[in-house]
Amino acid sequence: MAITIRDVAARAAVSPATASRALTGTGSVDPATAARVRDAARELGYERNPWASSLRGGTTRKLAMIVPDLMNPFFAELVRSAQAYAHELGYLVLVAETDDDAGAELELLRSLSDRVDGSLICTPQTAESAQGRLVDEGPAVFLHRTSTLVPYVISDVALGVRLAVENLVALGHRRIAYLDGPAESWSAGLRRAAVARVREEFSDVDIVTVGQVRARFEGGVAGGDLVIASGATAVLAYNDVVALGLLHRLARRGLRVPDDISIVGFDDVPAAAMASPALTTVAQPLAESARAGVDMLVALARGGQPAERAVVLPPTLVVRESTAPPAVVLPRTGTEPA
Amino acid sequence: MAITIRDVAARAAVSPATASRALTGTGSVDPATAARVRDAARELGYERNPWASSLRGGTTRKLAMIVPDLMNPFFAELVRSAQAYAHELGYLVLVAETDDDAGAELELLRSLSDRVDGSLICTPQTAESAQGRLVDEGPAVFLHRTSTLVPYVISDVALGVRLAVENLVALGHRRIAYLDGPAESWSAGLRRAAVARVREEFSDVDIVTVGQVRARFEGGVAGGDLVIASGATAVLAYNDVVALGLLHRLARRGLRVPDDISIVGFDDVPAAAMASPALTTVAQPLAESARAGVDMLVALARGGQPAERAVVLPPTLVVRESTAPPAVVLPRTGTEPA
DNA sequence: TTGAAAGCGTTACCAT
DNA sequence: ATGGTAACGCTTTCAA
Repeated sequence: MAITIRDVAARAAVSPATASRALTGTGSVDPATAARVRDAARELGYERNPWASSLRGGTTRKLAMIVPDLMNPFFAELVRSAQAYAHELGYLVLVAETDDDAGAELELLRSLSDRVDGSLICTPQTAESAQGRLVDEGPAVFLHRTSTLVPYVISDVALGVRLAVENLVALGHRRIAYLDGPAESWSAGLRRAAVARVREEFSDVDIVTVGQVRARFEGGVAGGDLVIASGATAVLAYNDVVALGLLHRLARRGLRVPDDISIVGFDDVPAAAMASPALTTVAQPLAESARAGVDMLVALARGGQPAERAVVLPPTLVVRESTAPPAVVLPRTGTEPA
Repeated sequence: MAITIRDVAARAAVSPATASRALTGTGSVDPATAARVRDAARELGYERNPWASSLRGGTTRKLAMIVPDLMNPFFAELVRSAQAYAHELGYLVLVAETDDDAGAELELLRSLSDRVDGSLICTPQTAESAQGRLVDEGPAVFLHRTSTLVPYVISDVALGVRLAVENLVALGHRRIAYLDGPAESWSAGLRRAAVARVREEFSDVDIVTVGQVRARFEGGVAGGDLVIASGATAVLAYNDVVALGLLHRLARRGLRVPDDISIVGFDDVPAAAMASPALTTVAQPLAESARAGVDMLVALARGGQPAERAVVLPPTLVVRESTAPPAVVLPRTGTEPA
C-alpha cells in the first residue's frame, strides 16, 4: 500500500485537508505548517495519487495529445517534448494515435475530453469544417496546424523555405526543383504556398515544381526521375523521408549527390543525419513548439487566456553534406582576377 | 459532466452495484438484466472512468512499461505494439523513460508500482544483481533481456547471427568481420556470444571481430576504418545505427557497397530501409515479443502464472541491397563447364 | 489558518 | 440475483 496524504498529515500533525492545501498550494496555509507538511511528504516519499486527486477536484491535471502516427519521428519528438515540459508543470500527457484516420480523431477526443483538462491536437489533416466540433470538446490547442477557432503553434514554413533557397542560391544554384507532396495534404499545401511566395522573392532563380508524390520513401524514389528531367541542379524535397527516397533513386540513376545535384529536405528526422551523404535539411523547432503549445493549453485549462492566439516559431537550416555548389561554375557579376 | 454508472443503472432500472457487475462481468447477474444494462450503457455512450475504478478495485488495469529511450525506433515500436495489444486486453500502458540511467529505473518503478498491476521492463542494461529489488516492486516481465528471477521474452540472437552469416556464406564470402558493440553493454555481450557460437558452426569461414564501438552512428564511422583494415569482404554490424555509420565511412573511403564490401545490420530500424543502398538486416520480432510480454504480465497480474517462464522468438533476415557476392569469384568445388 | 465532513465514480462486501 | 453501504485517496466546501 502506498503512502497516502493521511500519512503525511499525521506525521505533520495536521489534518488531511491542510496537508492537501499545503501540497497543492491552493487556499491559505501558515508558511510554517506548509513547510512541515512538505518535509513530512519528502521524508515519507509521498507521491500524490493523480487519479484520486482528479476524481474530487474538478481539474484532472492531465492533457490529451492527439497525433496521427507515433512511429513518425516528427511526432514522436513532439510528444516527448510535450510530455517532458507538461511534467514540469505538474501535468500528465495521455497520447492517442489516430492512425491517420480523421474520423477516429473526434471520437477519440470525445472519449478523452471528460478525463483531461485540454487537448493538444497535432493532426494537420483535420478539415477546417470539423474544427467546430473539436472545440466543443473542451480547451484545445493546435500544433503545426493553423486555425481560425483555436489557438495554435506553428513554425514559419515560408522562412524555412527561404532559408533553404537562400543557401542554394548562395552556392550558385540558379535552377531549383521543388518536389511537391501529396495534393490533398494540408501541410503540403502550406509548403507549396511558401514555395510560391519565395519564388517571388528570388525572381532571378528558376524554382520549378515537380511531382506531387506520396509523403513516403517510395514517393521520393518516383520523384527522382522527375527531378532529373527538370534539369535542376538542386532539389528542395517536401520532407526528409521523400528526400531520402530521392537520394536513393538519384544514386541508382548514376547521379552523385552533391557533386551532380544538391538535395535539401525538411523536418530533420534522425535518418537524415545518418544518410550517406548526410542530408541538409530545414529543422523545425519541435521542442519549442511543444513547450509553447503546452503553455497555451495550460493557460486555457486554468480558465485564463493564452498570452497570444498564435505562436509562430522560426525553423533553422541544418547544412550537411547533401548540398554543394553546382558542378558548372556560373558566371559571377562582381569583379575578380581574370 | 460525463455519463456515470449511476445514469446507466437508472436507465436500466437497476442499482449501480448491479450495473457495475453487469459491465465488468464479475459476480453473477441475470443474463437478461445484464443485457439491459449493456444496452443502456451503449445508448448513453457510457465509458467507465478508469481512475475511479482503480481507486476502489484493488486492480488498476494499468501496466507500466520502462524503456531507456523512446526516440530509439526499436523501443518506440515495442511500446507501440505493447500499447495496442494491452488495449485489446483492457489495459492501459504507462510509459516511462530512464534516459539510459540505470538508477532512475528502480526509482521510477517504485513510484509507479502502486499505480499499476505490473511492469514491462525493456532496459537491457539492468544488472542481474539489481533485479531482486525490481521484483519486490510487483509483477514484472523482462523484454529483450534474460533473467533468472523474472519471466522474460527475448529473440533468438544466435539464430539471427546464423541467418546473417549463412546468407553471406551462400553469397561466397569467406572472411567476415563482426563489428562489435560497447564492452559494457549487456546486449552487445549477448550478440558477441552468439557470434562466437556461430563461428564454431562455420569452421571454414573466418569470422574476425573488430572494434567495440559506441552503439551510435559515430561508432560505425570509427568502425569503418577497422573493417577495411581487417580485409573482410563482408561485415556484420552490432546494430543498424552502427551499420549506417559504417556505410557512411566506407563511402567516404571510396568503397562501394555492396560491390566492394557487403554489410548486414541488426534490428531493422526505419532508417535501414531508407539508406542507400538499403541495408540488409536481421529483424527482431518486436510486435510479437511485445504481445507475448503483455500476455505473460497480464497472467501474472491476475494472480496466475504465465504459460511459460521464458519465450524465445525467432528473428528473420531481411535481405536488401547492401549484400551481394564478393567481387573476387571464389573457386567452386562442384563440377561445371570448363 | 485550520479541521470536519461530504463527495467525486467505482467496485467489494454483506445483506436480502 | 440484486441492492445498500462503505470505502478507495483526494480536494473542497463550510464552519470554527
